[in-house]
Amino acid sequence: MSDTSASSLDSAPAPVRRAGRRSGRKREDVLAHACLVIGERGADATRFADVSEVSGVPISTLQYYFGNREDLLLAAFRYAAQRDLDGVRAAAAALDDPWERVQKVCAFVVGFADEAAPYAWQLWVEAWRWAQRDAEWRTEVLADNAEWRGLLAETVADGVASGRFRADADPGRVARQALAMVDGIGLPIVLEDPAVPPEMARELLIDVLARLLLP
Amino acid sequence: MSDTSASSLDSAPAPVRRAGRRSGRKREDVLAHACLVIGERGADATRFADVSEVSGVPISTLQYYFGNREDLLLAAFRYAAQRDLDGVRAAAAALDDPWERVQKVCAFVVGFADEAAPYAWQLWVEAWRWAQRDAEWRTEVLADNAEWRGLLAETVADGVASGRFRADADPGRVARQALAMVDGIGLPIVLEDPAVPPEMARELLIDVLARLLLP
Amino acid sequence: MSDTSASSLDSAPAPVRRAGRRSGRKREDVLAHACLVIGERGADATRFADVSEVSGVPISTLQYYFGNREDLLLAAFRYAAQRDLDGVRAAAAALDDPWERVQKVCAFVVGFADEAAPYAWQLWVEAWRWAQRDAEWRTEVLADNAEWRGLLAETVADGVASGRFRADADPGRVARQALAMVDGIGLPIVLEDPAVPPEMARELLIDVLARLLLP
Amino acid sequence: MSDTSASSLDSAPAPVRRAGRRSGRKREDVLAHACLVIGERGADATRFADVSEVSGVPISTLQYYFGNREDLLLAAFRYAAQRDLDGVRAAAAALDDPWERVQKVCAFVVGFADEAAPYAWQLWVEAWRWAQRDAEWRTEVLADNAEWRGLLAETVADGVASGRFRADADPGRVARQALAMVDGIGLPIVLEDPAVPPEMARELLIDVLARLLLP
DNA sequence: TATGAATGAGAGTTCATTCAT
DNA sequence: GATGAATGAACTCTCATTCAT
Repeated sequence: MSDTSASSLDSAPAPVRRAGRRSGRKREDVLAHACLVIGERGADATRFADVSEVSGVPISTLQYYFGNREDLLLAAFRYAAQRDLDGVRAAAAALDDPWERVQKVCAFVVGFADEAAPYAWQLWVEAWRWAQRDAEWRTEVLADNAEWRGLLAETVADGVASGRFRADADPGRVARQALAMVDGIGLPIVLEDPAVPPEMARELLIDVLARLLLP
Repeated sequence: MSDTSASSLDSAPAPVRRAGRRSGRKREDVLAHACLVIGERGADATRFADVSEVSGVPISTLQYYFGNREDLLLAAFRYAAQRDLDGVRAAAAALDDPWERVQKVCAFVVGFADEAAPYAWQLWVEAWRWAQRDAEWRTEVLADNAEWRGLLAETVADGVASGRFRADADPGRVARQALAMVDGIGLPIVLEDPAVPPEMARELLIDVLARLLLP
Repeated sequence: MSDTSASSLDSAPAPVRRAGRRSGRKREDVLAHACLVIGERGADATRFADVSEVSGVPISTLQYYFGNREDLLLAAFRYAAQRDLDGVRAAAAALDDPWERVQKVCAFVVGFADEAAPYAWQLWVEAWRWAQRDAEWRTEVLADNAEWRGLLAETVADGVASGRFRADADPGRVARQALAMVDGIGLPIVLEDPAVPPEMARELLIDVLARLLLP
Repeated sequence: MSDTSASSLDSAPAPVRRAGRRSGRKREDVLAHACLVIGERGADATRFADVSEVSGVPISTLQYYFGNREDLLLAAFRYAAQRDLDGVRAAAAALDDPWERVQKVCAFVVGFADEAAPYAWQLWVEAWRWAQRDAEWRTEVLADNAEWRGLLAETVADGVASGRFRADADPGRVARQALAMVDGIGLPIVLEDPAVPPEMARELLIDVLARLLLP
């Protein structure tokens, strides 16, 4: 309806709910289920009906929680990204040797499919795809990338300081290179390319890291 | 080394309509336009109506040409993949020095956005996404990856033979590592991550290649 | 989806179809049926499902014809308005005496409910309501009012010229006053107010017209 | 003469919750806000959410106060109708001359948009629309019409008795005619028809009243 | 060979309403 | 008395696809 009289009542296009949305204890549970569906079907093909069926929560309740489909998808990605970061941080914190820590971080990624984080790689590919076209996704993905880069850079700096790594290794540079290798080597894994089986992928990745870091 | 196989996974009996039903200039023209739309909107969001509007070809004619939506999308990807390979092969053939050739191949990729191939990276991300869930796409993407790997391996082998590269460089291994770096470094580019601007991406990539190849 | 890259393809928000819409022989038939539903239920309460059921045309076909619900409603009003005008013009053209013609035009309106034009008054009330808030409806209603005013003014001018009406009757003024009386006296009719039965309404209307026009 | 009857048509057994469930200041406040929304958006488009937002009262509290949506709308109309009547009665009571009083009553209506009663005309059009299809609304509207008619008839009778008006003016007839003119001339005003600006509308109205009443 | 007309399936979204607190 | 949480029902709209020409 094209209003002729744009008056005081039309003020805001109703941003109404935002960000935090409704609380709800089930919210987290729903997100975990949503991640499964997204990983399985892809984000574009993820319907309210799918998430509803898998999580057992009625469609209208999902909308009540998340507002709309896009926001549900984004919330699911945020949830998964945080979960993965928490996981890798915990795994890394347990190791003292920087070289082992770097390997752990990267290997964690390579092994994602089989470990705690189901569909982590699939979610990443979805995120890359959406981030190209949606500002909110892009912000989220870039921030997450920065976290991973920071995690790697910190470890590299530790190793340089302790003399475990080459003195000329620039933490920022190496972190960027390592992250690129991680992302790039992840592709054949997620595609299950028989030319690059997971074990080989891991070994090729470590080899590059060694050339970048070890004396 | 570069295997095009893995076709055993294909569920569909592959009706052998390779190369598309119709040939002719119009068909190619439509595919070029379709690539633009896919790059812009994403494959999932690409409707017959979009391609029709951009190409000026009626919807039902598109269907007459390509069958259904998925087949149109796949045809578009095939078209783009072939176009890109042709482009990079031509660019590489003009260079004698293997090191320059390797750099050219990789830099070509990094510079995609600004060069002849519009939306090449966007199409790649789409392809990765679909290849995870669709056997036909997967076959196509793996085959294409194999082509790129072959191209790189060949160049590496040349360089090793001519002594330009380290004698211990294994063409197959290095090709896999280089391709991973290329794909991985492409992500910040396509996402326009301010933390990794194109020039830096290119330099980081070359640096890794140098460590892998140069004596 | 909030696009980050607003590029060439997004050009138009797709006005796609407009005005004339699809042809279709059934279009007119559908509109007649739609008028019945609107008169019965009111425009706001008129759903695609209602018009579909009454007309026997599938919902998606209605949308194919008219684009969306609002445009269907507007098309229905246009159709009815034209039909009513045609009817009253034909009825008036058959009469020579301006006074009889004025009475006929007004009486036609008062008698609407029972005559050829079903729900004409109900449609008018709907139109008034929508015209307050929708620019397109407003334009339509004002134009239609102008037609009625013109019809009355013309007749008044005739009567003044022929000496049948008072010489000091200003066609434009009287037309406006007559139209107001017609609209105002129509309300108790459409509401079936027992305090103003149709016959009384008609007589009260003619009385005012006589005072305005007759010598 | 002014009948409030016609209640025999009421389908519902009328649960006698006249005057609303809750009284108190808050309830009145909500109704005033609801009138604004109805005038702005139209009754059909008035949602609980709108009234809630404008009045600051939670949706479920609105429902607690008024039951369901239709009852809220009707209560709002009742509130507005009473408010308008009170206003015009007060304005008229201050005048002695019947002719001035008649003019005041009618001019009050014509000038509604700018005076104390916001959206009064818009609410009337809404009421007409609903009264056609809902027995409760119809009763309400007819009763209100009767009040206005009574107010006018009374004034006319005064003027006849005092000799200010023509001796042959029948209060009941003239009241009906005047009310019709008022309603009819209100339409171009509420639609802001440039062909009948408010000042002209008022003058045309007074002219007709003069012909009906003045000697 | 090419295309307009027509239609069914499916999805998102809105909104009143019920329920528990 | 008052309010947040949750949910089912209904509706519009998009889109691929089929059919007839």
